[in-house]
Amino acid sequence: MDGATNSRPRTRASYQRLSRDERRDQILAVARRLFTELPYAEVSTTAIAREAGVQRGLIHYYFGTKRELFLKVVQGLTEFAAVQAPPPDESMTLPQTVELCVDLFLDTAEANATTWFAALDAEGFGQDPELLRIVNRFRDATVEYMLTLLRVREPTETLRAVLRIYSGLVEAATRQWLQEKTLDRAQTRTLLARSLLVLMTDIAPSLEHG
Amino acid sequence: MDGATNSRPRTRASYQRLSRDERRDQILAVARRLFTELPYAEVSTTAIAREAGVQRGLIHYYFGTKRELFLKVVQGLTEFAAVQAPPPDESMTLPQTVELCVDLFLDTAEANATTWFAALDAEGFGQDPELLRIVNRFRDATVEYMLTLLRVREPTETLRAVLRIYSGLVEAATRQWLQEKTLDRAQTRTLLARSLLVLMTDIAPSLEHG
DNA sequence: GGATCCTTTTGGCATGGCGCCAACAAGGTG
DNA sequence: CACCTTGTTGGCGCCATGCCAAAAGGATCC
Repeated sequence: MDGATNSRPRTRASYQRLSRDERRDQILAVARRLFTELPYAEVSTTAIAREAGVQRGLIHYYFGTKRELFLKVVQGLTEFAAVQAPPPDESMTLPQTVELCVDLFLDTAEANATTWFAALDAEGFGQDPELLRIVNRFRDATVEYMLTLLRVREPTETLRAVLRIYSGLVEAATRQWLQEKTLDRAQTRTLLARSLLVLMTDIAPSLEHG
Repeated sequence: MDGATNSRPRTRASYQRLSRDERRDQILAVARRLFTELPYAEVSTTAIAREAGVQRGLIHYYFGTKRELFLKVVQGLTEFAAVQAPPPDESMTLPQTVELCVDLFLDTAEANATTWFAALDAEGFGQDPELLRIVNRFRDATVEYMLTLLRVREPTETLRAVLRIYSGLVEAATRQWLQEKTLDRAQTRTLLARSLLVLMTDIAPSLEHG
């Protein structure tokens, strides 16, 4: 391989050494920004390294491969975008709880619009099983959270399925509101609240049979 | 490499010459199969060429770039998966029409499950504007088709938005039915039919104001 | 204050994919 | 049978990624 391996000076490298966590977080932050701005393929590890003021090999040292780094980013996004849990209130009526629930969705979506859609968009990224697992875990967590908030005693698998479907409705509605701007927040709120109410009180029970 | 570059006969290339359309369609067929089986990044032009029994450069000759080939594939998928239009029937009641509409969705989805999800999954592929345009055109066509089938005289923009959202519900429901298998066809049908009915007769009108 | 050691960080090699293009050959046309 | 069109090949150059051995921070110990 390279003839004069031993004679090469290999000097002049002035850099600052950081703790494992610091460097990790720093790279992760840069990667998060780039991955939410551009499609996966257009974000090169070279670009991430450059913006982090670091050599490309370091990314491999911390995250292994580019895909693994991407997965870490997506995981972070889903955790970040997860709805913050307020205490369940026993005195509220179902319609009230539903509206509260919807408001939480809308608040979260509005506050983290970019992040929110970046995480959702990541899903279609192919038939990547690992990525699918992450996004599904996020969906399931949301469903479980809805179940506690709505104080459902013993949720059936059917009800869970209905709520997962509903989360697809939430996603689509949020898109129309924040991205296409064909609905305003009040309209989106009404649509989502009434839909959820109908789904839970009316449609879901009618699906329960044999 | 063979040392005598210039003396190289450059012969022995026995191939069959096809017409433009034939070759195009052949490559497209292979690409469609591979792109629906694997994520974009894992399908190399080399693989496509190999399976098509053709040299890699030919792909560029016909389609320009890999991305353009992919877009052609997705476009083909959306056209193929488009719901076939039956004649609108003036004598049907709204609930009947709604059920017919839902059945059409389910038939299409069931018949082309792989294709269907491959097309939908392609969406998230990043913030690719071109790809977004193709998928949106598909969605809009579906919405327009629903409008004629449901015999809506003068659709408002709000109603269109609601139907676009509904198509998100269809997508999510189809996933639960065909991929996760947490619902059967009858349940999915009921859910989608009743949801569409409520959305159109009840919820959408209530969103129309100032 | 200097030697030692552990871990971070670098820099470069190798591989493979993609875009491109000039040369080549199939197969029809005069 | 030469000729011409154009489908087709084969290879060059570039860039991105994975990987790894060597080098440099910087804490610790004497």
